[in-house]
Amino acid sequence: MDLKKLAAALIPDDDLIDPDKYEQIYPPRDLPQGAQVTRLAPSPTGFIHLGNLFSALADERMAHTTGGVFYLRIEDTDLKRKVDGAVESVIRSLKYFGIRFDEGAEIESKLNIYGPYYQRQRAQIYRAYAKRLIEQGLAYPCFCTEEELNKVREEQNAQKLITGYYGKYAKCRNLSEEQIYANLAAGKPFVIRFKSQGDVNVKHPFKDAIKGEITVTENDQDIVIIKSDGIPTYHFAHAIDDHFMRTTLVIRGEEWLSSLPIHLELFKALGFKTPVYAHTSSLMKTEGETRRKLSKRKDPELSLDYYRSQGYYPEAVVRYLLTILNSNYEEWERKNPQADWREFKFKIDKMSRSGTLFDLDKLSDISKTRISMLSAEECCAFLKEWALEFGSETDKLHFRDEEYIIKILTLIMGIGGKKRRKDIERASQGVRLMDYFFDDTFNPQYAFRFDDKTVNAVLDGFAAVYDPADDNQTWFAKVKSLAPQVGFAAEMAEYKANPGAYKGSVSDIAEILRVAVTGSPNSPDLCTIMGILGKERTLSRLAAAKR
RNA sequence: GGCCCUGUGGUCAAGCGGUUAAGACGGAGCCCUCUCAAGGCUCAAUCCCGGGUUCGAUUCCCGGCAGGGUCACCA
Repeated sequence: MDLKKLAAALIPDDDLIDPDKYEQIYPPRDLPQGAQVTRLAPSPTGFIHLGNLFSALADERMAHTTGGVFYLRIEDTDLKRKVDGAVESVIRSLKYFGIRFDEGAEIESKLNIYGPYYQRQRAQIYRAYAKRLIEQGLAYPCFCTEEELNKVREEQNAQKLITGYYGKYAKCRNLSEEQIYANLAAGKPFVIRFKSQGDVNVKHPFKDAIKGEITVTENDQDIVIIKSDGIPTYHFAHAIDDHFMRTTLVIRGEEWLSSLPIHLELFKALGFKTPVYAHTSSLMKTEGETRRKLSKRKDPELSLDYYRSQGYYPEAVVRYLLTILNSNYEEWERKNPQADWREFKFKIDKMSRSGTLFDLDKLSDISKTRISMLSAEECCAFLKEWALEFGSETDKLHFRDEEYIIKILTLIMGIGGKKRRKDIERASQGVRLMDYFFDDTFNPQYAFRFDDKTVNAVLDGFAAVYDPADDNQTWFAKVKSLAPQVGFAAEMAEYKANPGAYKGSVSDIAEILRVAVTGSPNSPDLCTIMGILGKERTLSRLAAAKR
């Protein structure tokens, strides 16, 4: 069979160039020794999730700690996945978490000589190589319809055979010249399949940068490389793009491990050197008794927007991811609590090989620790940004008076005290913590544990002596002085020594006041709260709480 | 089902032939204390199972078992 003629009939494009020319068009990158070129290659659905951030972080770290390049490529070979504005959304989401690209789709950069970075715009490159594979007898046209393929698959399933297009099931593999041209003349749609030379009984050892030594079974599937619309499949595009964009390290989820044999064979057939592969373990979640990979349909916490709308501190999300990305990160962070996470020496071989259960508790802990390290001004800015996007109209109004918010935050965060408080775990909850400082969101649930007479006596008694000019000690002395009037113990020690002799203690008096002023039995320092509220408001709350 | 990956407390995990098997989150308790939070201290809790190899296996080998992933003209 005249393969050159076949190739020309199958891929008649007249805008193709000699594939070897691409080696000059996309020359090896001029980078220092050991520099890694990594990439994030999402499909343009615009849905960027925690798993993407997870691997993007590894990519970004590997590139930027080695003096390499991290770029963005859009895998838009499947039109069904395209969503408008998706690329901008990916860039924005990642930027929110402090990840930036050096190069790629929609990125301003003088490095953009390895583009275009949208696969649809690279059709000629793929087609030039597909054409060459046909000429070399390593690819062929397949005219099988979807129905035919489904039927074969069912038969294979019924007989418990391996499904797919291989061996004797690769019907179009050995079509005669006449049959091919007849099909072509009849205008039958076709795909280009790779003619696999592999044997599933042969296994090779392979070194994965994360998994270590693994075994790879040879591929024997004649996979589709060019779809009937002329666009390549992922596998084919991956081999060509990562070669010509000079990727040195492919970091991807371990769900790709099963197609590694295909990729290895493709690189070999194309005459390309394979990049180093690093397959990351998946982020899991428990469901009943078992665990499973986080899924985009079932798990809202997979979406990055979830963390933004909940107001987790973005850097905390990164730091949490880093703890599961590199097992020695936490130790480093303990030693360098103030250091920028970028100073951590990230190592790919320190990545976990087993699937990690996503731990929201741990994230919350990291988030509140990070937030507690902010100044009141920084915290205010963070909360304000959240409120303006996700808060209620009242929340937005509250943030107009930043000075007041900062006063509140200084208290809530325990700034100036011996120990910082860690009350704010995420913005959505932190903003609610301030509700009682505003009359329009003050919504007391007066749950007093004492009889009305006692409550009223405490409320009136304190109102009569309250002076905003008092310092903390004087303030507390006044609270204590109320004790005898209601039959409570003024000193905790006394109360503990003889609880039966009293109806309550100073702490109970404080509780009554606290419930009246804040609506809750728990709060930071009451004296300071009263000071922030001011005398008038304090007194009116005291009065309003009377039974 | 085939192929591949993984298996240390509830969770994330150190560990690389001999350890009292780190640490963190979570849990319990105590202290501190006007409550809460924070902080300090303490406690409970782990090497999937069975065979080897070895003086000695969590660690090495084999076999099970369990969990996960994947088997498209989707990436």
